[in-house]
Amino acid sequence: MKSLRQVETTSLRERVLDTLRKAIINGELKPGEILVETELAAQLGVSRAPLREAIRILNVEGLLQTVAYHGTTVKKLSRKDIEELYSVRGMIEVFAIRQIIAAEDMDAIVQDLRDIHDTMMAFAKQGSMADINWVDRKFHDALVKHTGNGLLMHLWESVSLRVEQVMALRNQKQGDLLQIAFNHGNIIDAIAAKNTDEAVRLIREHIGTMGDELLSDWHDDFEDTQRE
Amino acid sequence: MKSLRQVETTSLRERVLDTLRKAIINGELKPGEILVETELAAQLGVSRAPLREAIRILNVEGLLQTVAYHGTTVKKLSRKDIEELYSVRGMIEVFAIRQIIAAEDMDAIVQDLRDIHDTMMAFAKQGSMADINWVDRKFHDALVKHTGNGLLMHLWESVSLRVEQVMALRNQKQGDLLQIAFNHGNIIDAIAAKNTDEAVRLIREHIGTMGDELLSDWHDDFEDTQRE
DNA sequence: ATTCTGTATATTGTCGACAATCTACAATAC
DNA sequence: GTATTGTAGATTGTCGACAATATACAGAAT
Repeated sequence: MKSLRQVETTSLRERVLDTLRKAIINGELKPGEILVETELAAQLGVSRAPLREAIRILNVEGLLQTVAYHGTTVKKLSRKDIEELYSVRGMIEVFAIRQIIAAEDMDAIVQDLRDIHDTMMAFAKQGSMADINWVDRKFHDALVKHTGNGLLMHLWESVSLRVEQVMALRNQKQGDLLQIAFNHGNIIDAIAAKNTDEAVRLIREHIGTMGDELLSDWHDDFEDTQRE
Repeated sequence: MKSLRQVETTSLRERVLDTLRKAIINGELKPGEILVETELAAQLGVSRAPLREAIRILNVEGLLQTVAYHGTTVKKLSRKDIEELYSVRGMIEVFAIRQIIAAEDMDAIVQDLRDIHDTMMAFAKQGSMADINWVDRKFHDALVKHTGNGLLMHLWESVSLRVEQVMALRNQKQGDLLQIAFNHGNIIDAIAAKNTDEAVRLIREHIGTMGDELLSDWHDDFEDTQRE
């Protein structure tokens, strides 16, 4: 039998979920923005039931914030949130690198990372920011994936989602296009040499730099002012 | 005005969520068990809407697994899942200890940990397993809380939930009641002495031991056999 | 004027009914 | 007998309507 592509049968909940998640990560839905269920459901062309289920999921993922009978808003991002985000991100990636260096099939992993890095260098020379960001994400995803730890990957998804959101919200000043790529190269080399300390130092520096840069030009529009 | 306790007004969703979560963690709902929405809703005395929202949340938390039009089951736990769990747990706690040692108010934190430890020693002498487990959890919670990192705490909740579940499912052989408590004492001492390497070594050993012990008498009833 | 009370409106929370889909098994064709 | 097709029952997915609650503002009491 000829194999045809399966017809699309994902539930409305899943489709709504994807739509909203993407919108939040894009920055299309901005932090603090209020989501009214009836409006949103009408706009998406679905009833409130699947929409609400999607909202509950985004709540756990930390992208939305709901207060009973008060409403749902896109979660605001304070400077502290960003610091925490990059701190946790560092923790996960350092852990991943340690695992990779200890792995038996390290060589194969390094090769995969190099392939990604090559792609990135190609994009870097062209200078397309969107593509660079995409490959950058692929690189960091790969680090985590190669641990083979499903639970870690699950946590990483939730974290990298927010990283992407933050990246989309900042003023995209693209000064150091190539710098990121070069960093990756050095990190791979340190891994290949099984130089744990150096690899950890480099990844910490790499992530720390990005976090600091992000914080430096963070304007307060997105801050979470509701503190008691 | 006299301050009275607020009347309970949590949503059905939240109450159902708590009920189910506790049942899963207790081991009352066993891995692999099938949850039928209509039955469960009737049993809990609510409609399917809030129940389904609770299920979606437990799905993201990794305690339930739902396949469209097929049903929801309590997530099974393979040996690999447990290994991953304890691996991630170690990552988080090592990170927390590093942060605590670097913290400015380290002394206050150490004092808090010592208080918890004292409580534990008291229980240990009486020999009540349930209480020991409770304080043990408090200790590890405290380690994470004292980082002051909200995102980390969020991830920790999801992880410690599963730890609790695994603990409840195993054959509760209570050989080394006091050993756990003594371990905590040593860890606190290493933190107080700002001896990072030693503290990290001890916590890794502590967690690793518990994980290994768990795996040693893990019977396959709870394994996830659905692999393709 | 100020404070309290009540009402109107908007929004979220919950419900029961219906639609879509899956599984199992019976019926049919060869 | 085997393979395909059709049907029945069970279960999840979705919908529209109603209930519960919060906010804002008008009106009354002091």
